[in-house]
Amino acid sequence: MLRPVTRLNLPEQQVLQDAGRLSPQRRPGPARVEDTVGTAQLTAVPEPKYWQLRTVLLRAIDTEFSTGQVIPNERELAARFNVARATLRQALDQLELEGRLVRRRGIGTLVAAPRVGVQVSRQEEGWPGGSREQAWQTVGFAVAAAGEQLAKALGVPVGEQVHTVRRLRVEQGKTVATEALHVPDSALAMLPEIRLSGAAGSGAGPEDEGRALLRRMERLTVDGESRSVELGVAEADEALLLQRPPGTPVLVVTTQYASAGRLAAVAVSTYRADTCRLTFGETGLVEVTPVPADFRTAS
Amino acid sequence: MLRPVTRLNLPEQQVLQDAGRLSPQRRPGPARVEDTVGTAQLTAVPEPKYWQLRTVLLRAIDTEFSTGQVIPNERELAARFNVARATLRQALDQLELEGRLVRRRGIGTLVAAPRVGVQVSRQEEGWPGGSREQAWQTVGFAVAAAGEQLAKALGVPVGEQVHTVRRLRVEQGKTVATEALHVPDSALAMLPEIRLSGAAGSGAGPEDEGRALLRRMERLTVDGESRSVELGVAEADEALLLQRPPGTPVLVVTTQYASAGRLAAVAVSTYRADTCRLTFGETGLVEVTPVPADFRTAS
DNA sequence: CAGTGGTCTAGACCACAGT
DNA sequence: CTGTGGTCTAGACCACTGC
Repeated sequence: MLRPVTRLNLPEQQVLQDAGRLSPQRRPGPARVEDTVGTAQLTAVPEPKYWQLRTVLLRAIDTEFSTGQVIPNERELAARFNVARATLRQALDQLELEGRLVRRRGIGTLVAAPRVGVQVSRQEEGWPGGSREQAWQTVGFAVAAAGEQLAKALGVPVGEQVHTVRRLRVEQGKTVATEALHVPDSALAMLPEIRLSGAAGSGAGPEDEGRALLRRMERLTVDGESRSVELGVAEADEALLLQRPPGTPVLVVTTQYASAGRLAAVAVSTYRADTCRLTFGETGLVEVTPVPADFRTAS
Repeated sequence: MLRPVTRLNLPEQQVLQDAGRLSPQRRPGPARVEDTVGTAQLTAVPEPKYWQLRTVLLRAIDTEFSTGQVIPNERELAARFNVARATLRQALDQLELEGRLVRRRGIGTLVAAPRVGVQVSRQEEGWPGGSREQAWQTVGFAVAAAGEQLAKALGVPVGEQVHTVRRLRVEQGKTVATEALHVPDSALAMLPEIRLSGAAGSGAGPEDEGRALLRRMERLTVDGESRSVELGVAEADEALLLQRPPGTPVLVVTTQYASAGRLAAVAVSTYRADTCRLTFGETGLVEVTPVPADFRTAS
C-alpha cells in the first residue's frame, strides 16, 4: 500500500492553519490506488516524501505562521499528509537543522525566531583589552598537564601545564556558546602576576581564578590570530551548558592567538548552530545586513 | 521486550573489526531479563541508545579502522548490537554529520578523510586581483531584475538589474563549494567595459560572460568586506552541484563587499559541511594547525 | 544477480510540561 | 491526568553498485 515514492497529494492553500481536522479530501481507511498512481508521472518525481514535506511545511510556516507560534502536533500533521509519523519527523528534523523550527518536549513545535548574529572577533571576546567583558561570562577554571592533542594544538611539549578558562556567551538572555580558552604555562612566563583586588578573603572560586588569568593576559600583545569554523555536535557536557540534548549541531570556532611570533593561546568556541549566525566584521565599514536566508537559490 | 532506555551491553575491545559474526556473547532469540535490568542502575543512564552507539562506533573507527575503509554494513551492525536498524542508523547519521563517516549507496559506509581546510578570504577567491583564479571555476552567468530579498541584501531598489556569476570551488579534485556572486548594475556604472580577447568568435557562453564580469571587477577598489557564517541545507540545484542529496548540511558564507563606502557586491557561498573546515587567516603569522577534532571536551 | 544504503510504515512506550 | 515530542522496534520495498 502506497509504497513507491511519488508526489504527495496536498491542498493548495492554507496547508496547516486549522484547515479542518485531518485531511479534508481523504477519509481514514485503506488507501486507494489513485493515491500512488495519480496522473501518470512516476519517474519524474525522484524526490523523497520527507523532502517534499519539508518544502510544503517551509512555505506554510513562512506564510501562515509567525515567530513563536506552535504548529499542529506531529500526529496531527502526519495524519493530514497521510504519512507515517517517522516520515513527518524527518521533514521536521530538516527544518529544525535549518533553524526554522524549535521542538520542545511536552509543549509542541514552534516557529523559530531568526538567527541572532553574533560578532566573532578579538574585541568582542573581552580579551585582550577587555572592552566588552559582558559578552562572555567566566564559569570555570582549571590547570592541568597538556594531553597529546592539546599539546599539539598549542605547540608545546606534552605534559606542560595548561591553564584553561571555561566561558559562556550570553546573547539576548540566552546561552549561545561555550568556550574553552587554553593558555600554556610558557606563554604566561613573561607576564606579571595578578592578584584579585576584592573578594579574595572568603576563598576565591575557580571563576575568580579564570578572571585573574584573563586580566593577566590583557598585558599580552597579540600580533595575529587565525580562525577556523567547522560543523560539530555537542557532547554531553557542552550540551548541558548550551541547554540542548547531546548531538545538537554546533559551529566550532577554533582561534589561535599569536604573540611575539609564537602561539600564545588557543580558544575553542562552540556556538549553537540552530540559533547563531557568526559574523566576522574585519572592518566597520559595512553594516551587516540581516541575511535573507534562502535568496541564494534565486539563480 | 527490552524497552526502557538503559545501558547497551557491549564487548570491550575489537568492537567491529571481524570480531566474529553476530554478537559473540549473545545468540539470536528472545531477549532475557538481564538485558535491561543488569546490575541495578536505571536512572543513572538517561542517554539514548543511539548516542551510546555513536560513542562506541566513534571509538571503534578511531582505533580499528583507517580512512577509506568500509565498516560492516548496517544490518550486520544492528544485529551485533541488538538494536533495530533504524536505531543504528541514527548513530551513523550523527557520525556522518560530524564528518567521520561517508555513506555510499550500493557500496557501504566508509571512514571519512579528515576535513580539508579551505581558505576563505578575498585573495583566495580570485577576485579582485585574481591571484589564484584556479580555486574558483566559473560555470554560469545571468542578468536579472532583483527580487525583493536580493534587492534588500544589496541595498538597491527592487527591479534593478543584477549580474550573477555562478562559481564552483574545487579542492583536491572534489567540488567543495558553490557560490553566487551578485553585482548590481549601479556598482558597475563607473567601471570600463571589458571585451574578452580570445574565443569571442564562435559565440561566447555564459561562463565567458561571467569571467568578463570578474575581470571588470578587478578594477574595483574594495575597501571593506564583512562575512557571516551559518548552517544551512543544500536545496535541489545546489545539492546537484555539490554532488550530494538534497538536505545535505552546508556552511553558508555570506560576504558583503564595500567600495567607496557603498555595498558593491554580495557573494553567497555554500560549502559542504561534511568535508570542509573554513579557515580565516587574517594574517599569515600563524600556521593553521590541523584541528584536533574533539579536544575541546578535554575540560 | 546479490548486497548495500535510502525510504517508509505502523505501532509501542518513555520523558516531560501543564492541568 | 492528558498531550506533546523523543526513542525504539520489526518489517518492507526501493535505488544504486558491482559482479
